[in-house]
Amino acid sequence: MKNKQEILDVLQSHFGFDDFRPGQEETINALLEGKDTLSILPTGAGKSLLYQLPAYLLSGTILIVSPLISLMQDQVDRLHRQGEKRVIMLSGQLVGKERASVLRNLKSFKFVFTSPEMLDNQQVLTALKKNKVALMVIDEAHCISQWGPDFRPEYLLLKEVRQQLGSPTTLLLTATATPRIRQDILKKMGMATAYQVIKSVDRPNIFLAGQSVATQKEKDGELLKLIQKFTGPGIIYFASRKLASQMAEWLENQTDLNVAAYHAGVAPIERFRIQNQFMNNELQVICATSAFGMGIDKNDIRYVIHYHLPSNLENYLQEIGRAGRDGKQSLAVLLYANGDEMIQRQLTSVDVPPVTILEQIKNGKLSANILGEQASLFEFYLEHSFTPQQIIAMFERRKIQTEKELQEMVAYIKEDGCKRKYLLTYFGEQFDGPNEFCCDNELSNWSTKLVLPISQPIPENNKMGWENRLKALLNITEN
DNA sequence: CGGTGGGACGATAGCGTCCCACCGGTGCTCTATT
Repeated sequence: MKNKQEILDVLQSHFGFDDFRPGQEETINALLEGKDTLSILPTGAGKSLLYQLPAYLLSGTILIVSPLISLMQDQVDRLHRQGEKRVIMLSGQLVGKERASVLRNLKSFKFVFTSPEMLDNQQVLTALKKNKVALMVIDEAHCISQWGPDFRPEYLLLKEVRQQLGSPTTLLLTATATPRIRQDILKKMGMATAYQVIKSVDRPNIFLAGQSVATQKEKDGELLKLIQKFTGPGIIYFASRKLASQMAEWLENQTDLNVAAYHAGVAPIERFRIQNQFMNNELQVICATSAFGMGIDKNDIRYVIHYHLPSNLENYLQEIGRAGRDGKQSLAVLLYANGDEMIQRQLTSVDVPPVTILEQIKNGKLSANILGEQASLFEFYLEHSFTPQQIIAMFERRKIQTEKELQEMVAYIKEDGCKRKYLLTYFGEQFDGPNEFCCDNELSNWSTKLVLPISQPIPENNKMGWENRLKALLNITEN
């Protein structure tokens, strides 16, 4: 048990802060008492401190599970800049002798960053087991619930991994989670009794607006008007790569702004360049798919416009939450044409095979290939001792849930009352009542009345350091 | 699924209507082949 002064000393000596931000102290105290903790703090609340500070008060390794290599790289760089050298990223980039050497000498690292996929590797797990894991951290923990079942199944193995590591004190971190998602995360981690630190997901400086249009052409016109008035920096989200690219080109031609597209089909080196130019205010607008966002630490994004609706309100809140981290007036606009939800329905649909087919695949009587695109996913679950019945049940439940979430997303657009109230109610919160710059229900004709601050050019010496990130990127592209 | 955009077609000189193909995201890691 650490006393308060000891904790404040570390805060001052390692991080240079005198006070905690909301939710930080409570989380850190819980962890130091050995309580498994779920912390839901809004973006910009200083989540990395939650595990970095206890690191200096606990003996043993801090194991951080992160969904993206770029996120890990950011954290590694940040720790290096803080003067902490005992940091390693265990990813696919680390191979051969180098990997073997790191795994042999894991003890010499205080912070070990890794992906869920890596933890499914027996060598890695064995090496970790030989060390004391003082704290296990799952960053972006909503991925357990959202990416696990249908996209990155290794997320569902983390429960087992944790047990194999001797059930170390565990911290689950995210910015957005409804009560239902919280329950789901805790269940999938086997941590039903975890201590919970939950702060409001509300971001009062983000004005919430919706705009219904009859046709795509009309939507394009509205979009153009918006970005001409609110010059950015801003993000426009699309549900398709192709449209993101096309609209980026169109907007670039129609305006004086610098616009680029960002999605998984863009070459890694280009993605990297675009992100840096956006960070440095050399690009004002990014036309993106959901690939853009996690780990974007830019505080003066003035608006987030959705050309298409996302698959649910959690994703919506995540995406609009990238606006206005500096606390200044910002804007979220959702454009909607009848039938837009069809795209999402198609994107999220999974064909669930009959139990008998799965049983035959399990017994080796049938090749998983007959399941088409989803083959490897079902194969994964079968190979990891999920029974066909469990798998079917999981996917059926998921299907119903996905459709329900989409309906709630559509209901948000069609909501006649206060949008913020609807959103916060969805996240299980009370709402005290709107202010003037709350949402389009409280401020009619908002697009003429709303004024957003003008972003200043980034001074040359403040531009983001990117050398390490480029190095990491070249490692990826070299193989 | 259902909207959209392009092309064909028809009846008639500048356009309406119908049909049909097309669309559609998120990332990790390992492995085999050039």
